[in-house]
Amino acid sequence: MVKQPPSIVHVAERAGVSIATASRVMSNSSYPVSPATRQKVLKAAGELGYAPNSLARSLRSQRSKLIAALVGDNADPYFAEIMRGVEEVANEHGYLTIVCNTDRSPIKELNYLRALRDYRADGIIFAGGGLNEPGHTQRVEEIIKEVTERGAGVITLAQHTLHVPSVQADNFSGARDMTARLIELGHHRIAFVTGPSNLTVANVRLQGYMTSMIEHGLSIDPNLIVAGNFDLAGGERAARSISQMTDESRPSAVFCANDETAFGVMLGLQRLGWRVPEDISVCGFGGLPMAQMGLTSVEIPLRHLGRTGALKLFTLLNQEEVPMLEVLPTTIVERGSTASLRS
Amino acid sequence: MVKQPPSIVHVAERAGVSIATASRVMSNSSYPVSPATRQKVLKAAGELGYAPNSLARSLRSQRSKLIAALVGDNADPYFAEIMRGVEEVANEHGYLTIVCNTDRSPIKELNYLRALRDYRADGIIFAGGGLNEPGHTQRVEEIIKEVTERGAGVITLAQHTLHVPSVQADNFSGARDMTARLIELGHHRIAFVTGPSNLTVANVRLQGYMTSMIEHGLSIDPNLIVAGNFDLAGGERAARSISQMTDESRPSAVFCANDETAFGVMLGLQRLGWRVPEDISVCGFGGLPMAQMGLTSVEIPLRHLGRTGALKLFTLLNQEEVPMLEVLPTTIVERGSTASLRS
DNA sequence: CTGAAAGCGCTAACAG
DNA sequence: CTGTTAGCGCTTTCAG
Repeated sequence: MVKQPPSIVHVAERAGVSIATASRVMSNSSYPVSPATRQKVLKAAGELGYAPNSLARSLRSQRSKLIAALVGDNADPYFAEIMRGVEEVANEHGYLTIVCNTDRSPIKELNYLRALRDYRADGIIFAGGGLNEPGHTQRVEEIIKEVTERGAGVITLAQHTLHVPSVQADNFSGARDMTARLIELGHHRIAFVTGPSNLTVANVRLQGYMTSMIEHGLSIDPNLIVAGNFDLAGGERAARSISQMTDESRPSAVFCANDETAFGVMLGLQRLGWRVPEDISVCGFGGLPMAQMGLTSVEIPLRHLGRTGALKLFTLLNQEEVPMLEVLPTTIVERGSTASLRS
Repeated sequence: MVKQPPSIVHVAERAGVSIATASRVMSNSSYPVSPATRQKVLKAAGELGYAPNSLARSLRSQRSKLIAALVGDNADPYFAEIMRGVEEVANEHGYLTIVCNTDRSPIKELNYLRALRDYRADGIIFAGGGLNEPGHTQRVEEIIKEVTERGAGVITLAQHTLHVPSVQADNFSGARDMTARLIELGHHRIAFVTGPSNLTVANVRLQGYMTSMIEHGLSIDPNLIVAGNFDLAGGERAARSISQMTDESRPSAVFCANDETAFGVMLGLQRLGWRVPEDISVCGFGGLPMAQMGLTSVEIPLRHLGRTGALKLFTLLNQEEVPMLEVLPTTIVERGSTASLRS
């Protein structure tokens, strides 16, 4: 019933050469093989439909040619875009990429990490920030230690408690610049809709906002710091609470910790009868493709972030030195959702 | 520099037993091992921080404990939700899931398929429909043949040209029922915004719509079949073209081939000054989580679809018989975006 | 109940 | 240039 696929032994036999020779041509070894024999082997392999068993190859060579990325949420276009960049580079290097969806659950993250360790993944990319849970970080670090000791590479693409090389978007400056731009447009009462409080990126963006406010001599009104959750629903809730403010206390602009929240705010606001940007300006952070539909946002070069990270990983695997931190600049892109304030 | 992790040999030595015995306890073999020795081995393994090398294990046992799902677009919440279901079941069975993002490109799909074949994936799930490209289907079938011959399982979660077991949502009935419901609400001029013409699901939904129209004695107006693309932008374009119709020709309801399109239509329509559902009803297909924000839609039990598919795959791997086709019912969920027509 | 040994498919010394 | 052979780490007969 189960027909075994041909192994290199069969190829060697059919070509009338030794398995060593067959292996040398199939693995593109730099070892010299005469053009004639090479052809014989290639022919035999072709006829047999031979494909090297990656498992055996990896076991022998101690390199699985497998890298993995841990993402908080597969469905989040933010991660999806990063992954595009990672996969591009991985493919160029002949690597297979595994995307591991942790759902931001420490247990899942650990399970994946262990599986990756056991499958001897050559590289691990933490695409999101770290999960702050008591004891969790330590367990993660333990596994990281194991895998790096045996030669694997590990990097992060966000603020992380792990002591591994990292490439990150400049979230702080991005948020500061965007805030400054809103102020330049005449806005003084600017609300900030936060992300999950345990996410470092979200907090850094908040810091950027607050810093800019202070820099411009504006006070930080706690009522204008509204809770969001990096998702549509959170944005909608924020919209509701903003619309219920008194005319004097209501902000003229809402800066959201990420684009999805901004869309939630826009949808909510519009549903409640407000017009964007005529009545109120809204902007986000992240540069999701969807933002092109008219959302002013701080763009993170997501694809590039993924590429840069993967590149860093491969230099690491090459035993070369890499800087511990690399920061990618963000860009403010103004689309229809913000306007200058004319009172 | 590179410190090798402990192998089963080390465990055996430290426990003072043979590798065979060590293996038997580490692999939870049904083979009898005295409780005393078992403890010794477990203790040694614990102290060493031993973890079995999955590569070696897979090579030896001819089972990689790896399954993979090919999805058209990682970022699409549709696939993301299906994957949740798949992963749940896979984890329960101790399997690792690889999500392969084909970007709907035949070349990428083939590359992944080959990689999966070479890594000896035990199962492959085609989460989306087939890519109709000349020659492509045949190449895919060739690989499918290779992997099934060596004992792997393959299934699809959508209409597909492949002759493998499949579990699918009842797209036809869903579309037919939704259309019937719109008619019941008093709508007669109902537009349908299509999906990509080469996607079978999209066409099946269109068929359902047309069937229902005919069943209710309504004519099918080609002008009311508007081109969409399963994405926001396509929906927006459709909204524009619908809003430009004359008052008599304009539909009172728009049924979109998927939820994203419906959101695009809503956004576009609202931006052009129309109110949903007061001026025009809009509904979608797919049951994305985001639809809960107020979109009437035909819900597909996505998570359940993933679970059912994975379950089917594992029964297949167990050498048990499985039905070739399983159809999951869809449900109409009415939210705020549709209303009965009062003229 | 325990151990010795073969071998999964491949690569890389080492010898010719 | 080609071939022989020893493992990578594990499971699984086959003997005790």
